[in-house]
Amino acid sequence: MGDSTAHITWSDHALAALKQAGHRTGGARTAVVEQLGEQSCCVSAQGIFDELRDQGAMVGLASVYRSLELLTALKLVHRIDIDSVAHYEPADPGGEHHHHVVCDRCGDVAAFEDPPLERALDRLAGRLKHEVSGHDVVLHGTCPKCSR
Amino acid sequence: MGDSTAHITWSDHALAALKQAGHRTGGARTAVVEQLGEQSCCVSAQGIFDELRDQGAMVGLASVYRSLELLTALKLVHRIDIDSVAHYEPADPGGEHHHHVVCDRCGDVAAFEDPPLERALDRLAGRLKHEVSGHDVVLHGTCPKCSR
DNA sequence: GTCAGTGCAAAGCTTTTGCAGCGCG
DNA sequence: CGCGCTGCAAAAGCTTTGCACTGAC
Repeated sequence: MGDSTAHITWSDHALAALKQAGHRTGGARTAVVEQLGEQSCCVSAQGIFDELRDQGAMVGLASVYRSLELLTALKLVHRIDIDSVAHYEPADPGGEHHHHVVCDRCGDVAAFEDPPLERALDRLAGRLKHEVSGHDVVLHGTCPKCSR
Repeated sequence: MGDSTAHITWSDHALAALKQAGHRTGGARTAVVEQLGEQSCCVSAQGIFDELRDQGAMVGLASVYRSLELLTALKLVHRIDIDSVAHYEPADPGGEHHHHVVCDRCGDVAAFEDPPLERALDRLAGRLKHEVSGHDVVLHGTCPKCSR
């Protein structure tokens, strides 16, 4: 909680972008943004809802979904489908991004970055006839803990 | 378009594998396998169900799901989640596989192959601490038809 | 005061499961 | 002639939507 003014947090960036897009400051949406800002990796809508409720913020699940839908449309968060369940995470304004490995045994999700993979994807995008706007990559496997 | 096949079709391969795994030959499952064999690209369970019904094969939707679940477990079909909906396609016994580009405008799905991408993914898999068993790659964008 | 934002409940979709009957082997 | 396969219907998630109300501007 202590770090304030050194650099702009993602939450502040997102709230400012929402205001600039002509949206009002509502309690539920702000709570969702702040909760997202504290996530290191992807969370499901239900996950955000649970954490907010644990913190005493009584936010409706529908509002969580509506906030995430809006944030995704504004490209402030990135939506990732993991096993047919939508997960969300703050989108880095710098364009940097990572992907995920899912443990098929315990369901744990880990993140990784891989410049060579990004390069291959970028080159591929140029080769296709589609205008590519983004990509989802999810690896499946067994995490070190479950391998034993 | 003539399927002048000197080699075994995927359907035959799959049916043989099912038999060898100790499964009986039921009408519904056979219909699903044959329908899958005629698909060039991925289809949803509902899609298979609809096509079967159009052909007059009265197969229960539950049987379609059960067949696909079994085929996936036997690694005879590959399951891909596209926008939180499961899609299925015959798995090439040769290990060759492709990925998909989804048009966000019209929903159309196209397939592509990209050896450099596979190479990057393979190298990455070796670098991770997880035992990687597979990967899902879905590109999003706008197809040539919708770009105009 | 107006209207975007919100909470609740109900509906919608995809997918899974329970159960009784049929038919393959 | 037993047990696996099937169809139907009901249930179980996840997500969206309708509606009335609240609160930001």
